[in-house]
Amino acid sequence: MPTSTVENYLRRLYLELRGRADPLLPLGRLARAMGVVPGTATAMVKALADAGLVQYEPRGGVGLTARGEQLALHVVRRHRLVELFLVQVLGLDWSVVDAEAEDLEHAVSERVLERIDALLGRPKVDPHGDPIPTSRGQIEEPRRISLADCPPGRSQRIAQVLDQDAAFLSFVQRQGLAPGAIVTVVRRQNAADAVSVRVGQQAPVALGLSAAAKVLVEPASAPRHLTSPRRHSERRDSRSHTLPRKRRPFPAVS
Amino acid sequence: MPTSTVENYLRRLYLELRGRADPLLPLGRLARAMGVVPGTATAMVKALADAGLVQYEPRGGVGLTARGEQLALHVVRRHRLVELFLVQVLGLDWSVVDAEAEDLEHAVSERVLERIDALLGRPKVDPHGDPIPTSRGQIEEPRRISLADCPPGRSQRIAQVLDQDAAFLSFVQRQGLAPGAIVTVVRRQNAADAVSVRVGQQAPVALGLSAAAKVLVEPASAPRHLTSPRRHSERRDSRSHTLPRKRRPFPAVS
DNA sequence: ATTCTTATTTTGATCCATCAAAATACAGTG
DNA sequence: CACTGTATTTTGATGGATCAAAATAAGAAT
Ligand SMILES: [Mn+2]
Ligand SMILES: [Mn+2]
Ligand SMILES: [Mn+2]
Ligand SMILES: [Mn+2]
Repeated sequence: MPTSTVENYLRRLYLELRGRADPLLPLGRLARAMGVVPGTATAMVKALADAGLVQYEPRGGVGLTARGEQLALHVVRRHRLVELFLVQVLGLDWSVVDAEAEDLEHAVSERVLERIDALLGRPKVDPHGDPIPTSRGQIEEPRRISLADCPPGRSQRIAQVLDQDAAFLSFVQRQGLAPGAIVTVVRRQNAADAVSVRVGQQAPVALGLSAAAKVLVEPASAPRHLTSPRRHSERRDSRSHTLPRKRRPFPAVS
Repeated sequence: MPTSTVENYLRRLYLELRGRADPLLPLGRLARAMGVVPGTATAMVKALADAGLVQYEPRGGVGLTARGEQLALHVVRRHRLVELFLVQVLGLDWSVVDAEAEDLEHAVSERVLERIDALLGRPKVDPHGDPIPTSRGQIEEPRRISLADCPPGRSQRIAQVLDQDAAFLSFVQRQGLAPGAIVTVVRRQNAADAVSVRVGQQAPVALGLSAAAKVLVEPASAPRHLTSPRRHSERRDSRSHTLPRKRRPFPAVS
């Protein structure tokens, strides 16, 4: 019974609150993230506060209550399972699935979600390496370091990409930096605000620090199955911008 | 940019207009079909008329314009492709997919729809045997006779079931009368307002005329591929209420 | 032709989500 | 401390979708 607007605000709030110290988000931030004028966010947040979903500190900011966070996590679960489904079953590119899931996340029922989850084999992470909350609303966000502050020389596996922007994701994929890829930071050039990353045998790629900060890694020795989807794990030939599918669910002509 | 309410009204209108002589539907009928009070339907229909999607005869009824019908057919296409997808890929029961598709039909993009269509092999009919409009909004509704006015003795194939009610569909399926099944009308008992239908070796099933009228058939000699989905074509063992899937898209644990 | 009955339309409200623009609080800065 | 710039909240309005209840049109019945 929560409207899809409510679901959107809660999910966004959850996302914006991740990765900042303060548990209160300034309303201006929320408004910009939601693409509405500030007054709209204020009105909405008041309504959410009345519904017991957020805690609202006028002039201070907004945070999630326990109930609000639960709801948010269920929406996040739907969003991420749908994303993975779109990539893995329908073969969409990972750069577009966030946008597609924005609507679908409000339309998939519990029943359909359960089937999707089963079909995908109860996955733990979405195509971007983001963890998928359980059906009871639990999530563990592993805290990882990014390519921006990762020690040079050691072999790392890309685990997670924090930006859903299509252009950025396409770029990341073209450079072979999708989750599962094994890379090594060659060196940091603080003066240039950049890092050099080597992936496979190619010449190193230069990444600005702000871009590098959005690509999270883990030691290449860490267990793989818990973290990144298999699909991303091997390097591709590949200037195709569609991720390769191992097998189609069934032949195109059946 | 049509809102999902507009899409719902147009699809419903299309559905209600099928199978009646008059091309104008009384607003009361539309209101009841939409589950709103009559005044709401009047207001909405006026808005649709202003948008050039329907033709409104005050006190006479409402019909679709060419543009309105085009839009309706695209919604119907989404609805039916989604239904088939839910049955065939996610393994949902055909008795629930209409309700599920009610929301999803507004959330699937052109892109996703195209993938679904391809994955299903450009199907011609949905799980209920209803024809799926093409992506350019064309549909051919074969006019068929029902079990209610079907000559006794001849072998018939079930092609289409006109009622989306879950209880009715479950019943139909339990009796082995799903699309694809081969049946014979044993006799009509006009006094009892009923027909007896034999399916396979079992004892004949009695169907009231109003129920029988909702089950459309075609001569068992007619080409099968154009009409009914393969899945329904063979009899099942089967007290499972989930339709069997030939193969899962991929193993549950992959 | 008058009256009754029923379908339809009108009218007046409400709820949700949004915007534009005016008002206000706050955090510095001079 | 008064001043100014920015973030936030208020206020007033709008569009979409709905309902309840009153008004009205048409058809059927007397
Ligand atoms: Mn959304
Ligand atoms: Mn994601
Ligand atoms: Mn719908
Ligand atoms: Mn159907």
